[in-house]
Amino acid sequence: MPELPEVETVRRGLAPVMEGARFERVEARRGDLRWPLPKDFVTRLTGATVTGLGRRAKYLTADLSTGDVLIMHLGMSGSFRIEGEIPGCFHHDRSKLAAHDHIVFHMSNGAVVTFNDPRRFGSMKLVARADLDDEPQLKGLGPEPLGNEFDATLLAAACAGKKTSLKAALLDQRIVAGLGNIYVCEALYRAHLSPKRQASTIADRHGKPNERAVALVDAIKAVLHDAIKAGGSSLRDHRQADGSLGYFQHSFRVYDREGESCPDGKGTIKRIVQSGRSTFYCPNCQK
DNA sequence: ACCTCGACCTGCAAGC
DNA sequence: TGCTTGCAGGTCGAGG
Repeated sequence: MPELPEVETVRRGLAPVMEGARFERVEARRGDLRWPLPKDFVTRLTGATVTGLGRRAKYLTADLSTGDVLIMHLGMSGSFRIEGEIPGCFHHDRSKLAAHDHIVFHMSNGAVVTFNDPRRFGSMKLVARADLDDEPQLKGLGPEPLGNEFDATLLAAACAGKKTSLKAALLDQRIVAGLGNIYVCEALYRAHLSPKRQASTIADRHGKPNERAVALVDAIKAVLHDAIKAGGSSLRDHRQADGSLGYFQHSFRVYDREGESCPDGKGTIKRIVQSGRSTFYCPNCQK
């Protein structure tokens, strides 16, 4: 369940039970996620206290008292489940393992945090805080779309000269980091821009933003804010860490709505395939 | 340096 | 019912 709003929702769910708590016991039931877990994963984590839980693009980062940072990615199907004796959370005598429960954190406050990932495209990695800037997964990431520095000037500069489609450009984590297939479709719809439009056309020939770039940045920020407010999107009944469902999927205007009529136009929503992935858009109002 | 494509995995829904 | 096919919110490395 993982684009930026879902990952941010997970972060907010995990922070109250993980921040300030210590990894008392760590179970790595399967080490073959997207990349194999390092051999010292369990020993290096055990005993460490989480000093802060952050997010960079679609990555969760747990700052540890040991000087390490735990970097986690949910891939396509990863999720966390919180159980245990935590005030304000569901109480269970003990955590019951389910299929695809790969990693279990037993925290010092009684919380049991379980990482489940059927497809195993998710990953976990431990790196020394000092080496974080060299981390290949994080190094190439573009700006955070909700950050103040992300604006039309920045996006236009990144898209200037790009012959690829706007859809592909926005999915490129080096241009802006955190959007995925759903929110790119939704942002383009809100900005009235065709996903097939050449990316360079949001900039003039000097790389300066035009009105399309301004509309697109506004649309990206708005859709992400709206989705976070709704607790993200819950496709296929995916749950948030506290067991609740996000409900932004009910607010999709085009995603997965092929054949339906456009919410504020006369058109019909169409599905096309761009670089191997479904794009949903309204040919009538997205130009 | 670009860009597209296949690969990585499992599960589910639709079609025959 | 059971099989096959295609599709799924992501990334990465190979190849053109």
